[in-house]
Amino acid sequence: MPELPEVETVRLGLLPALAGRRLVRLEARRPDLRFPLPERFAERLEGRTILSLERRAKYMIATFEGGDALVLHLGMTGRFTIETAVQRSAPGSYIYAAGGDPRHDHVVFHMAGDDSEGGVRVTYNDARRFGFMVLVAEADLDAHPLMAGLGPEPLGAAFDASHLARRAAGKKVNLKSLLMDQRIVAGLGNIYVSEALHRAHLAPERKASTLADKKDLPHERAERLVSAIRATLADAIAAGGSTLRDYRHADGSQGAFQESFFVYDREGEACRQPGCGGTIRRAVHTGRSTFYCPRCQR
DNA sequence: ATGTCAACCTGAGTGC
DNA sequence: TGCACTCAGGTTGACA
Repeated sequence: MPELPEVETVRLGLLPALAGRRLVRLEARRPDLRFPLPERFAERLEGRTILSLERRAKYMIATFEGGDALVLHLGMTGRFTIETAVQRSAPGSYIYAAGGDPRHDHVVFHMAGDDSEGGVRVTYNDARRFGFMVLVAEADLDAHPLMAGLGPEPLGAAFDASHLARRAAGKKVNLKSLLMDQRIVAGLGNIYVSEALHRAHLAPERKASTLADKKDLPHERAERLVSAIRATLADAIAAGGSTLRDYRHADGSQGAFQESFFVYDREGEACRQPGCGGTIRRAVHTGRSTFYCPRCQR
């Protein structure tokens, strides 16, 4: 499900419920998600305060007092919902439906509240269980296999046309595959790769090597692509991400960026590029759908 | 090194 | 209603 904009939206929603609060009780209702949950999961974290909740690529990282980092990945269907004590005592004020089928509520974080009675319950629900949680010593985080190979943040300063051209030079893969590779740039997925390529007017089948000139210097196409990726992600974050099928924010609300898709899931519809007049097509690369306009993407 | 495919798991949608 | 089939926002590991 979630690509960078959705993870960022979820993170912002969870921030007030988790950061600065003490984890009173941790309920793991099954032993595993995609991977086994951490050993002695509850025992190790209960009673400790979460100092911060950050994002790297599509991961959220909760840092606990004392130096442990809980790395969270939402997989395809992972989502969090938040309930406060007030909402619990006033049935109907909380939209539980947003959390999905309660059979898939796998992990519950019971957070201390601002008053003696208060408290916040943060529930992780994941029907397909492609998500996971890994506990790492904070000092080892950057070297952890999940983090070590990641490319730069697409919205950060390290991601620019020179970087992209250098990593693309000589590569035979197409642009779709290049951008899906988290080692090149971290956080894009199937939706935003299609959208960014369209915004850059670059065809998904174009060879990655054409982003670089000889001497591996960035071609103008690389500049265009970097700008398009940044703009697409920034717009998506501003819109609260995309809501497809059942993805929701932590507060149960929906994102709006799907209204702004230029190509994703629009096969057969008209290209929205002003003056283009093309028709959106769907192709399959490595088992995943790619949407593009054969007219204005070259 | 590159590229394809299957696997992980469940639910939603479609067509008969 | 039921059944069979396809597809889904991600990642990894096995192959050719």
